[in-house]
Amino acid sequence: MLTERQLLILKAIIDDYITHAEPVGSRSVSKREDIDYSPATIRNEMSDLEELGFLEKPHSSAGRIPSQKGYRYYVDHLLSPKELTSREISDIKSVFRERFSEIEEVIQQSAKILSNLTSYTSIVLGPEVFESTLKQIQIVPISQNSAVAIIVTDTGHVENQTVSLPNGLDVNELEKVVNILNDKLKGVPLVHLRNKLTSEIGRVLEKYIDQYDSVMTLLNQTFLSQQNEKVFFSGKTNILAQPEFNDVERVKRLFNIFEEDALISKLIRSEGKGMTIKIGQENRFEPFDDCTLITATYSVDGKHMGTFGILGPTRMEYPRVIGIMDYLSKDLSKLLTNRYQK
Amino acid sequence: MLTERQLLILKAIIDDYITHAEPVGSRSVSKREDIDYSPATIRNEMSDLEELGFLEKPHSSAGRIPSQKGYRYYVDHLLSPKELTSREISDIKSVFRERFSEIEEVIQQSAKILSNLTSYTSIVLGPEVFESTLKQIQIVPISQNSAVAIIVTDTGHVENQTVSLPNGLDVNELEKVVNILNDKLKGVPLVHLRNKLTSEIGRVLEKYIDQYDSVMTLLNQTFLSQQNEKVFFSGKTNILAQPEFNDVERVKRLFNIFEEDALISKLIRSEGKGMTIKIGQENRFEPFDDCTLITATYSVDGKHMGTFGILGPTRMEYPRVIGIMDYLSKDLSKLLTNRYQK
DNA sequence: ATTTAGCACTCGTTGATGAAGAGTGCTAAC
DNA sequence: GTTAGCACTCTTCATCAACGAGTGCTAAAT
Repeated sequence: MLTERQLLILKAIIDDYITHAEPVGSRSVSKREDIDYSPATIRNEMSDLEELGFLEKPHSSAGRIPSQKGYRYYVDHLLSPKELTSREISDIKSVFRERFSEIEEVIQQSAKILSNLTSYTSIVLGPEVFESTLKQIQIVPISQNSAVAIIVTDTGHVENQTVSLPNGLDVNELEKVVNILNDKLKGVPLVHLRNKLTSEIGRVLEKYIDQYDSVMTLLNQTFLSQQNEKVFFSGKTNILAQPEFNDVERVKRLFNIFEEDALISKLIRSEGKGMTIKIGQENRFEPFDDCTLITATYSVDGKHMGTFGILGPTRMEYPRVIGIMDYLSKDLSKLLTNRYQK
Repeated sequence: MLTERQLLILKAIIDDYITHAEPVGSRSVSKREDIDYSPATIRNEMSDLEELGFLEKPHSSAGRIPSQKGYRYYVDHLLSPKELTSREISDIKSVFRERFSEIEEVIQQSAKILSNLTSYTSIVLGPEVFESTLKQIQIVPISQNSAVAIIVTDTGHVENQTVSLPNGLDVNELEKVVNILNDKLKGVPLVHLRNKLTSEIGRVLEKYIDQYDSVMTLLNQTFLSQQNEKVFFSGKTNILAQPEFNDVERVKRLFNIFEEDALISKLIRSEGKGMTIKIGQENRFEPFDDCTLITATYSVDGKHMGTFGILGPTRMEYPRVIGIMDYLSKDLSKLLTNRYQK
């Protein structure tokens, strides 16, 4: 295990590197107020810490920088989340005080404030629809042969989809269908809609509806509904201010990834509740090898709803960011619960 | 006016610079097959063209590059749109052959194909809602005190908005309101909804509805509907492949602008129909001083619906891009008209 | 009157060289 | 166990010269 002094020095180095982004030398460590050893002593300890894998050298005559293992240790044992300043708290509050017309808007605003406060890039996944249940379904004919199908969930989420209408379908017939659907499907989780359609509703419709086959095709179209969550970014360019991204090639690679919503969604989606911190290669995704991704979740009424994350360099202001993420996670959940609880 | 030979040389230089992105020297011009003069002659002409403002020199011992005026002349007089290759046409066709569930999806796909074909960044404005008319309005209660208001337009566009319900509003009452609205407002252009509400509907509601005041507040909320068009990007990073963006500062500035949807929307929105080409400072927007923005429009049934654009360096492959934009504009309009005509 | 060959000149690019500075690692002294 | 001292390493930065691409001008050729 590490000695008390090693811990002190490791923390000092990481803190310093996090703020200055430059390799830390023995002299500057020994000059810190809380450290009372000569550069030579520090050098010896640094050498040991390097051997243990917590530090590394960019080249032989530079100072040390934290290794991935170093950051991991720092996050797990050394750091304590920083309390938010009253300014930060009031920033968050003031954003949430605005009126929002849609749940997605709240999500987007959260992403924005997160990126503003942290100066990194924030990524927020829209509410995961599949846990919500059907509130109402509506089919509005638009033209001779097309209609818009609208699905409203209990969380106020609205999905809509243009579908093509079977030739010569009677409007009254359509209305009957919609009524039956609303009757039978209210309260059913969205994921089960298709199952339910084939297993139960099919038989009922058969009895009442003339154009059974074409209506079923129509409904299948409707419920094929793409389950893809929306991905919201904010502060994409924030991360460019970090010196580690002073290279166009790097920027290009990163921004290319930003355009792949499905990929991002998969990377961000956290396994469970609470906060996840993935440092460098822990992301198991090569372009993020020198990024840290911190994710947290938000919920409504204790029910998991979605995930939001912060992407920055591994050299991230962990204490502050973790503090903010924690606060925002709770605050956002509170806001949403207030709004959408049953 | 320019002599025949000057035109030939100007075109040669611009063509060369567009493809190679490097100042063009007299020797390389004179080596072209269609030009049969010695470097010295070319040099004299180049000197004249520079004096006339069509060319400029990065520094005294480099070749010439086109000036903004040069590009403008090229676009107006020298260039002929390039026919699409059969490969390009089939690419477009194959994308449009897919099934789309929403009009927005078609728009997004168009943006994607546009950026893919051109290797620049494409920007597409979603359909301009305010010209469409109301097809149906729906208010679905979600919880004790909130509901989702849904507006469907004749073009199949769906807008939804969470509104807070007045305390103790009766569900039947609400239904009555919705029925009246649908009765009175069907076919009214979205822009006029609010007017109509205060001018006519108010009086009608007063007669039938108990909680007149609170219902009016609710409806006002609903129709406050943000008219902001959606902005879709595709291939944001394409433009980074251009050598003129080999500088992180530049990239940062550009991508910052990309995050400002409202700004982009204002820049892109074209004044009228047809194609607009804005070269460099013609954009009247400093960060675009060395970009060219080409916009075209799409329509349904001849009615203007929206705008799409391509952003690239002033050194843009004009003939090809113009050809593609023209084709896509027509094809997209045809597709949408097929789908949403009355 | 054009066109072109020839040549001096300009200016950015590249690569080599060396001094400066930051930091290490080792040894020996405290 | 701690620290002072010092040689050594490696990057950074500025300087300098050689190189080459390209121009502009003059004078000769067509």
